[in-house]
Amino acid sequence: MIKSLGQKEDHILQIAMQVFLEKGWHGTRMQEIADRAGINKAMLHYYFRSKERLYTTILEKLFIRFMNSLADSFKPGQDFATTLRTFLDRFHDHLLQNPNLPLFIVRELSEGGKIVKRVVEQVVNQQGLRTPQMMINEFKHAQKRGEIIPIEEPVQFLLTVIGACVYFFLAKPILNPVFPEIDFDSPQFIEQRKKLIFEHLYLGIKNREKNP
Amino acid sequence: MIKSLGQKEDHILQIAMQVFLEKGWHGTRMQEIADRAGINKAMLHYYFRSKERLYTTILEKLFIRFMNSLADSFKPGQDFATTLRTFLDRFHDHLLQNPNLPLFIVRELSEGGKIVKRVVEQVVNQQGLRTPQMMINEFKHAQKRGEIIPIEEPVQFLLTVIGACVYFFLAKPILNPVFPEIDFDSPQFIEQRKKLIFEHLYLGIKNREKNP
DNA sequence: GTCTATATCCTGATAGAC
DNA sequence: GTCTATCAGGATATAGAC
Repeated sequence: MIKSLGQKEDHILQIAMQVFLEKGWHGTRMQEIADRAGINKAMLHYYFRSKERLYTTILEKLFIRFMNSLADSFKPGQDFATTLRTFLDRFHDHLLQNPNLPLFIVRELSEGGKIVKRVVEQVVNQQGLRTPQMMINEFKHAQKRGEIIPIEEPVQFLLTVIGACVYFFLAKPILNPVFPEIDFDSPQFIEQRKKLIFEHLYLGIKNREKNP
Repeated sequence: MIKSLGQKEDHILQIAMQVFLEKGWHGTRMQEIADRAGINKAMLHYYFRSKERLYTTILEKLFIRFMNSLADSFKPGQDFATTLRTFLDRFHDHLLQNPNLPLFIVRELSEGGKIVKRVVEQVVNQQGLRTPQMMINEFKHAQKRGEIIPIEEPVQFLLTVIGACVYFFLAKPILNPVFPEIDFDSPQFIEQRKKLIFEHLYLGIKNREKNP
């Protein structure tokens, strides 16, 4: 499925990616992609048969790119604290550069997610979708080394970490009316977020000195 | 805005809510609502002027209902551990009974979220949207009492908690291909999830005995 | 490969008779 | 209040000339 594309196809794909990320599936008009790419609708259909094919191609690219950018977090011989910090760092930085990616993926899911499911299954089958499994493995090793306490189900922890990262980007549009005193777009907030997710999840919030 | 509705209006509203939750704004057809409600499109427009009015009404109902179901978690004189546990419990139970709610809201956001934003702002202005603020207050009190350690920014913790809760329901459709060995639909998994979110966030995962 | 013009379909909304 | 028939607009996709 991953074939090298001509220059022009690639250019269109970049444009289309931007539009889809901004407007989503339904919000995106083939006309707008054509306009922004400096061609017309007919050409768009000439290169990519249909809107769905175009969308699927883009989804696949975005997903794999994201997974790869996370995969760097895992380095052998690294303690789990560092791995977790790096993971949080990468995750937030990637989403900062692709702010609409979470909404984009989730919307797909909400519409039945047929395309996303197909892409995920395909990616899983192709490259084994190593990223989540790598995280789980790191987790088990850290447990054996005694760095962290035993956990019933590592997947639960992973879900919590990812949720903590993703939710902020999903909810950002409605956070301002709820907490008007906070500037959610400031780099400081994001840096604080990386730090505090780590601290809360790794160290907990309980005061162990006063309440043993 | 919240007025008592006739029997028929209410029935239509129930049906429309189901359809919107399933299909989202763009996916929903007025025709389908009419069909399922046993009336025709003209009547639908007769009762509710437009698709947008119908949608807004429903969104408002869903949002307020959810907030109220969470508000019960906060009881004066309760320690923060109990408050957090209750909150996690209520949150998961509500989403179990309304599995499409997270995807529904997020999809709205992903499509520009103009209506969601308006509804949130309206609800905030009307009843002050106490729920998030109550959580923040509980947090500050627990800090003063010494139950938990000082936190730079309580909102960050709240975002992490909510993210940990919501993400699971959002991602469920793609979790199976990634972790085929786990049954994400079992009640046990949800109960485990409530418990472990609490433990990880409240107590942390670091082994303090071996790594002081 | 490129473009114009158009086919085809679908949807929200309404007019108007009963 | 209820229904049928229809309008008006917008979207994807393609036919066909160059």
